[in-house]
Formats: sequence, C-alpha cells, structure tokens
Amino acid sequence: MSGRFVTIGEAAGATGVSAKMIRYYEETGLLGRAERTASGYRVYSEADLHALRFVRRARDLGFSMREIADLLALWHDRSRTSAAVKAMALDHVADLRRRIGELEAMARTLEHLAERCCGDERPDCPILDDLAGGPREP
Amino acid sequence: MSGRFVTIGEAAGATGVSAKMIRYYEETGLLGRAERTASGYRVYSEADLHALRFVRRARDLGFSMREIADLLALWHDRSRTSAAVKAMALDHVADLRRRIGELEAMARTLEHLAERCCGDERPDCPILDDLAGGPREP
DNA sequence: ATGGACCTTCCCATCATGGGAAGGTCAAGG
DNA sequence: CCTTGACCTTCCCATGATGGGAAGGTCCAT
Repeated sequence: MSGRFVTIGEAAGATGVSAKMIRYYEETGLLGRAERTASGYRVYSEADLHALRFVRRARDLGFSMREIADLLALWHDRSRTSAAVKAMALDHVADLRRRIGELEAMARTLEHLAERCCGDERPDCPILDDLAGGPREP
Repeated sequence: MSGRFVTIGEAAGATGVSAKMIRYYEETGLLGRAERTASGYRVYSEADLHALRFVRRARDLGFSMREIADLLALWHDRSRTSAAVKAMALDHVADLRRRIGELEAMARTLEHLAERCCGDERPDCPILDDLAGGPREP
C-alpha cells in the first residue's frame, strides 16, 4: 500500500541484484520499463523489488534468463497450472544433472590419471601422455 | 619424417577441432603461427596435428585456454616435473568438484520443491512460492 | 555554493564458439 | 581453356551474464 520508492542503488542493495544487471534486465525486456523521476532516475516499488528478488532466486538456482522469463510469465499468469511449473523445474533439474555428469566424468578421468602420476621431480607423467596420445591409443 | 602437410579443413577433420577454432588458437597465441603456402593457405604437419589433438583432449577435460596454454608449456618443457603437472590436474579437479557441488545444490533444492508441488491443473505451486518469497521467509 | 555520492547513457571486455559476407585459390570435368 | 564448386583467406558480429569505466547530470548535506 505504501508509496515508498527507492533508487536503483537501493534496489540493488535490497535484492542482491547489481544495478548493472537491473538495467540489463530492463534493456533486454526481462523486466518491464522502470518508472522514472522527472530527472530520469529509475525508481522501484515494493512490487518491483519483489520481482527482482524472484529473478535473483531463480538465477541462484541456475535458470537461464530465457527460463527466468518463462518463470516470470508463469508467476504472473493466474491461470497457470502447477504442472507447467513443475515440468519446467524438472526439465531444469535434468539439465543440471546432465551437466553434473559431464563434469563428473572429467573429474574422474583426471583423478585416475593423477593417481597413476607419481608427482615427483621426474618428467615422466601419464597425464601429459594421455593428453598427447589420447586415451584410446594402443 | 614424412613431409605430409594438410590444409586447415583436413586438420579440423583429423583432430576434431573446428577450422574456426584452429585459427582462433593461432590468433590468440595458444598455438604458434602455422606455415603457409605461397597463396596464403595454412598447412599443418603431423606435429601440428599432434598439438591440436592435445588441445582438443585438454578442452574435453574442461581445461580453460589459459590452463591449456600452461599444459602445452609443460608438455614442451623437457625439464618439467611430473609434480607440476599433477598439481595442475588436481587443482582443476578441485575446481570441477566445486562446480559440481554448486550444481548439485541447485538440483537438490529444485527437486525438493518439485516433490512438494502436486503438478496438477491447479495454480498453487510451492516452486513459484519459493522463488517469490525466498526460502528463508517465515 | 561546493563536494561527494549517486544517477544516466554509452562503449568495451570477458570466454569459447559459431555464422556469415566478400573475395581469392584450386582441382576436376566439359 | 574455362567453368563450377569446394575450399581457403580476412573481417565483422553474435552469443550469456556480468563487470569496468568514462563523460556528464542530479541530489543532498554541509
């Protein structure tokens, strides 16, 4: 109800989204055009801060800006189904799990190579040998 | 010993590094300046292909170009110690594990939220509630 | 009125990669 | 010999999300 409005710096401090990113989100259309004072300063209402925190939280959960735009649309759509939201979330989880698997494979490969490397002052190193020769050489 | 030289397209096909990236690696100094024909075409020797495969493999293991430059230097340095290589590899593993941990935390959070979301035709959704209100609201 | 903290827009950089245009080169086939 | 198509060259631009910084305007407290 209150008509309190804050500047972009205060909005940044209150939401954890940098002023730079707030402008960027506006520029790219993720968020609507902010209100302005007569002198051109952006001003933010409590509702705006709410949206910024939403974006921040979604970003922390690894959603892309494209996905966040979709989530915002679902958030604002009163006739959305929870099934739609859940599907998006699970899609994203699958994507995260896929990326985790890739990194995990890299880490395991490197750990195996490192195990076989004595790590002393001599130059012989199975890690470089693998990089040089590839893992499937005879 | 053979003097076989191939064009950039053949080098790309033989190493799995795109022609675009081969030029980019040269431009940024990751790889040395390629030999040229009289008409300006780049030509690659077996040794060049070997280096390209090295870069490809390191890239597949998630090393950054900066790290790959270091690895190439170690590879070419006959007086390197295997300890130095192992240290780089384990540093990179630690970095991978850290990133895995971050993604894992995101995935787990979303999975917990999704579990609590019935995913039916109704609009009520704990996932959006979390995004809107944050996880530490009363 | 002045100074400092803030705001504005605009441009540039990152990292690794791809797209595409404009133009030169090469090999094969007519 | 000439055309055709596949290849090569350089150059510029774009991505996604973010930061840095310059040049200039605004606001508020002293």
